[in-house]
Amino acid sequence: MSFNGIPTLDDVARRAGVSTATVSRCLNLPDRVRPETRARVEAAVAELGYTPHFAGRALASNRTNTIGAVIPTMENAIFALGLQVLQDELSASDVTLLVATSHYDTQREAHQIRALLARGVDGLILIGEARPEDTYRLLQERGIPFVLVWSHRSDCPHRCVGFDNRAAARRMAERVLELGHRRIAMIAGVTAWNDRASERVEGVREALWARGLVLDPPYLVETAYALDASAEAAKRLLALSPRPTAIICGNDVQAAGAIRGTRESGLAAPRDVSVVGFDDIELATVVEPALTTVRVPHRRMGRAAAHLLLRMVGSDDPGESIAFETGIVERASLVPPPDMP
Amino acid sequence: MSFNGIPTLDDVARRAGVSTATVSRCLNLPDRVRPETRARVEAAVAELGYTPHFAGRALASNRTNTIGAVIPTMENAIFALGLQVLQDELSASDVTLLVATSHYDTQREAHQIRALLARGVDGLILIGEARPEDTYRLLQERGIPFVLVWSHRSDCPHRCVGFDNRAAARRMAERVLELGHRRIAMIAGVTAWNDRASERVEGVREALWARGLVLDPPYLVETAYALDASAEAAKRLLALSPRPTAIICGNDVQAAGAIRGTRESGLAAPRDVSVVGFDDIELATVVEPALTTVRVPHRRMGRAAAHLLLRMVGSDDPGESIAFETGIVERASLVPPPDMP
DNA sequence: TTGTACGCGTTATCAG
DNA sequence: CTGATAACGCGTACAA
Repeated sequence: MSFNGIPTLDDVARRAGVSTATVSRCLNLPDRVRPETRARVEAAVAELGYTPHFAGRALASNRTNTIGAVIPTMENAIFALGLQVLQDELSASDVTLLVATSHYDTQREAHQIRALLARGVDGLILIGEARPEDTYRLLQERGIPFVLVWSHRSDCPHRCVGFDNRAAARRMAERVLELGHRRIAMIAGVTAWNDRASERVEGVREALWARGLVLDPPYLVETAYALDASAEAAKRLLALSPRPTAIICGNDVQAAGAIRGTRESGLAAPRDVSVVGFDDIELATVVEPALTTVRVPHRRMGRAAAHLLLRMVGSDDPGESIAFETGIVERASLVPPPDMP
Repeated sequence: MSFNGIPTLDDVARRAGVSTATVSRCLNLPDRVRPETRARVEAAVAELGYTPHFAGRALASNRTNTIGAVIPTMENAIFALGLQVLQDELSASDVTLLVATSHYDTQREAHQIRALLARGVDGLILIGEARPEDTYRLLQERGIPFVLVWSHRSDCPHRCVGFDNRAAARRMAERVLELGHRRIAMIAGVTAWNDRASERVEGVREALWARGLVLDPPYLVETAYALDASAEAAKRLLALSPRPTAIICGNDVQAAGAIRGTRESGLAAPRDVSVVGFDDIELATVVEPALTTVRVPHRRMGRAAAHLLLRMVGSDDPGESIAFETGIVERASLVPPPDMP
């Protein structure tokens, strides 16, 4: 027994009366060892309470059974949830998820990726597509497989598992137009280096444009994905003249903020102004009025991403991108515009 | 350059014309090396884009600069947020947070702890105090420091950073009684192996008892910390006769569920029934009516836990527990009981 | 101040 | 099917 009390391969080998090589085989290629000896080894393992030493194993095998993920922040429920799904899926294959956060900053994202690589992750999950070419180059050089989640363009050069943010936003805007809204504002996420945010803006812009309308400041405002920031933005929007009859938001958190903002403006949603969101997180069902929003199959996306990446690691399978469909879930926050005075 | 293109200590040493030992020292004990040579080494490091190999370092130093955390689930915003706080705090000290989830199951928690230990975490953060003695024994044997968050009892034998859940719940119940409520129900979390949940029940029980009231089934119900489950529970509670005039919930998610349940029962909160929560997450401010709830200093708790654990790892400093105070934040969901018919 | 050399726990190659 | 034994990348006594 090694001096610090934690048993090593060697201890097990000695105890079972075999070589360390055999013990190692028992753990990794059980079929390549005679059942008899295997039993002896397994007994020794159990008696000693032996657990393989991660660093030793990683060093020798150049594999960690770990995949890394860099997400913007766990404070957004949609990502926290996504992590949980990923983790559950991966742990079923006995691989560990190592999480880092970028706070929506590509610099920090690059840094975190480097950190994860240094820790020897076998693969990487990243959010969205927009990041400096350097980052992609780094990944390519190291030859480590990665998959992009939450975005999907048919001509994306990387493996991605997501949906068409632009189309989804366009359809939502079309629905808003369909109900008769013409003075439409948008509270968007920060679009710099965030293709989900910018694509959603473009989608709305396209839908309006098709009706001869434009989406521009001051009716288009970018804020952090935070309740308060969005509430403030909504108040500014509602103070505009003419006042918008509908506010399309970059996600559900912003939509919840917008609803609070309208209340704080002395108005009521959806009577005075309709509000729509994006993502369909639980929050959307809990605010008053409940949010009409874009439903994203985030659980299926997470599972698919995990499986794809698992397939790619430790094989030269390049994998293939997967596109998901989104839908609109109609609740109470979107209604036809009020009659004009 | 090692064959796979990723540079090693050796490559840097060769490039700088020094030994690997010197390079290693430059990285770990920069003062123990002459500025001149250090400059050469640092240059070589930069040119090669060298990053220390995690497993190699861990194996040699028997340290990983990693601390592990096992939480129930990231789906509960309060834990996701706590993780973010922990991570931010730890990464400032250049240590990585490795997260595992137990899904509120002590078996799985023990398993995850073992996994984290196998990965060589330098310390551990665990939620709450209730777990099998075996688990504590394992930790003790391995001599790895750990701190318990979210619970604090003055006679807890372990290092903990939290608050008195029972007292907090008692005060909330007292407040409810103060307003005149007498028919009080509770939707609690699952209390098995969850001291936060059970202490909160006990706190409410004590407050009622002091007024000659009892808290028992069917007026006391346990559910998962989930919206739907809690909504269903609320409906059952509101179908009881006599109907409770207040429902005290185990956390804010349950309270939000209870509010939905009362709405689905054709009743309105707080007019027909008051509802109070626990935790004060953002959700509490967003539901209608906004929740009167127990404010928990979770950010400060997270920071304090990180610092305490950091202090404990790699030293024989036993650390000291920290108790935080909670408060009640009054919003709209708690009012005096309706006049009796 | 710097270099040499060994060990950390495991896997993998190659004989037997 | 099993056993020696050489890596794996780094830290650190110890020596110079």
